[in-house]
Amino acid sequence: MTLKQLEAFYWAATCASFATAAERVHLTVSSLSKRLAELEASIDQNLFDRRGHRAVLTSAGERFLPQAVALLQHAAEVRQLASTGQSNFAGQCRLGSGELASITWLPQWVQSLRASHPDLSISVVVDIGEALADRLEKGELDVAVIAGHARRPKLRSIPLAGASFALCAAPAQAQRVKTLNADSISQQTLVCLPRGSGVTHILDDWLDRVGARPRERLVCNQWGAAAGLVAAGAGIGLLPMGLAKALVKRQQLRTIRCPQPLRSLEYELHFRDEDPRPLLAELIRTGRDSVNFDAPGPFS
Amino acid sequence: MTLKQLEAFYWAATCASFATAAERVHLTVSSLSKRLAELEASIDQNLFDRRGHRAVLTSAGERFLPQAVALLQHAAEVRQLASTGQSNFAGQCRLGSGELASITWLPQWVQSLRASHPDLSISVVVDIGEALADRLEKGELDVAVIAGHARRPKLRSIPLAGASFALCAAPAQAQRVKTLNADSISQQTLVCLPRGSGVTHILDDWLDRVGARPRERLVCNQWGAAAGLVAAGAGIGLLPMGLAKALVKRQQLRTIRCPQPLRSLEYELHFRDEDPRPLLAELIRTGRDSVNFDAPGPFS
DNA sequence: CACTCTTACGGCACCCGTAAGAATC
DNA sequence: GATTCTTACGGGTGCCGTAAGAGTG
Repeated sequence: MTLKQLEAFYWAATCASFATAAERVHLTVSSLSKRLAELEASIDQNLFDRRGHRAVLTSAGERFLPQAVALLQHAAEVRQLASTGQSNFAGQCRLGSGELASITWLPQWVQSLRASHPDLSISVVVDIGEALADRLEKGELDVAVIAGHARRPKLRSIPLAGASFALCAAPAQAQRVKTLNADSISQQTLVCLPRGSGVTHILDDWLDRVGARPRERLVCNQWGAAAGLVAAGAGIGLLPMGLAKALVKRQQLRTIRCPQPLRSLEYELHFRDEDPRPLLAELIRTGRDSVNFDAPGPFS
Repeated sequence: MTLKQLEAFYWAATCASFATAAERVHLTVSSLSKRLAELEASIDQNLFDRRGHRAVLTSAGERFLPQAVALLQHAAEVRQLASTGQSNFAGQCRLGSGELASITWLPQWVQSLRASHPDLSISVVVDIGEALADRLEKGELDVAVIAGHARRPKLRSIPLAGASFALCAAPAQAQRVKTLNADSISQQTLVCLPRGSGVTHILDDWLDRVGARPRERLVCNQWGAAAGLVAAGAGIGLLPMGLAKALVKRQQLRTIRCPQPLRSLEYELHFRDEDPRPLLAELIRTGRDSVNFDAPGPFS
């Protein structure tokens, strides 16, 4: 039994396929397969049931997985405590992120990661929450910044921060709509993100509380474009605070006072349950340090 | 960092020399040296100070050792829990034993070990307690049956059982000495083991309590020979219970009643502190099951 | 037929052992 | 000089990747 075998087993057991797992341990599928077979031989147990189309954990494998994870974690601790210098992580690190994070604080996070871990090759995937969760589950991502708490059994999440939003409009329109209420809203177009997005939930929640229904919704799946639409006078938009402030400063937008405050959108860092790598701990730590959804971002 | 490297480190750190350690991990000194160097490189720390004539643990090494041991133990647990069958131990196992155990229950212990672990190659070293402790400390033995508790920092011990002894004499002499008291003893020769032996302590303790001093001591460093001397009429002897009973049955000896009972000699199983191998647990378990200092042994 | 995993096989790298060297007592 | 550990080097084993095979949906 080897630590490498256990590592291979962990990924093979938790990834969508051996192909994904092989990528994580920098092996071809064939070599991974053999390594797993060697592990099975060494403990004299079938960890995978290969009769079907895809390899699936046997009951022995299910029992073995948490043990393997614990041992790998222990090994990582020992390795980390032993080495004097702050662990310089190497290898690949795949971050997932919603668009909001990607245009506010994510770039700074990536930069700080690159600075403290020069040997770490980082890649970023920006997508909607569900897609990111899928990829996390499959083993294609290490962590992802997603609104809300993890719901899937294989994933966990910890709170990062809340993102706050402001209702804005182009200066010309803002003059006409001084304060927002059910009446004034009913005459307006609302620029917002697609259904299912966390921000849209917040907006709907707010509309319910106020008891308002907008005349029309203009859906746009990108913050930059949405901000552009609002600035172009397409309607009232709910924009991230940082973005809004930046555009207000440039006099491209004006914020609209709300009688009722908007809920903030709570983002969390999602990751694979039982990921034994110390890299995860480092990502959590630095992620918490870097998080700031109200950051001005590259558009300011 | 590899489990093999950690194993090598454990033995190198706790054995008298790399040569002894190399033997334990089935390597040449040169290969062991390289493996240790690789471990040091992987955690980027000098574990050994090689300036002197012999390699000695650095402070980093001292700190690392218990961590390595813990991880090895954890790995052993995982390995054991994973494999279905009762762990069939393989490799070498070196038992140390005092003479008394060696002629009473040790043979049966070895037999039961050989039966349950056919792939285990067992060797036995019979010597006095101090020598066995030396060899344990050096890493040349796995466990040793020694009277009394472990005192050296690198060793530990757990109680096994007490050995009881009987005062005996040849039938002709026994008739003359019906019960033993200070007076009768002063006219007798006592056949006993050398000074420093645990049995001799018990005998001296008993003599003190009775307030007696024998006329003469006949020292013999082997139980078989001592029993022979007593049977030949050399004097009164303090013999192990099993041996005494066997010879009494053959009418070669008679036991002598004692007004004061003799203390029993408490034997313990000694082993290296922090030995992470599951083999040790198995030795302790089976040792406790097999122990019986009053067993008749091969001479009966 | 696309996909997933295993087997066969050639090549390279790693690791072990022998032998010689360096340093200490 | 004896002992202990390290370095140099040849040889064999093990492991990885490519390619082909087996089985499933």
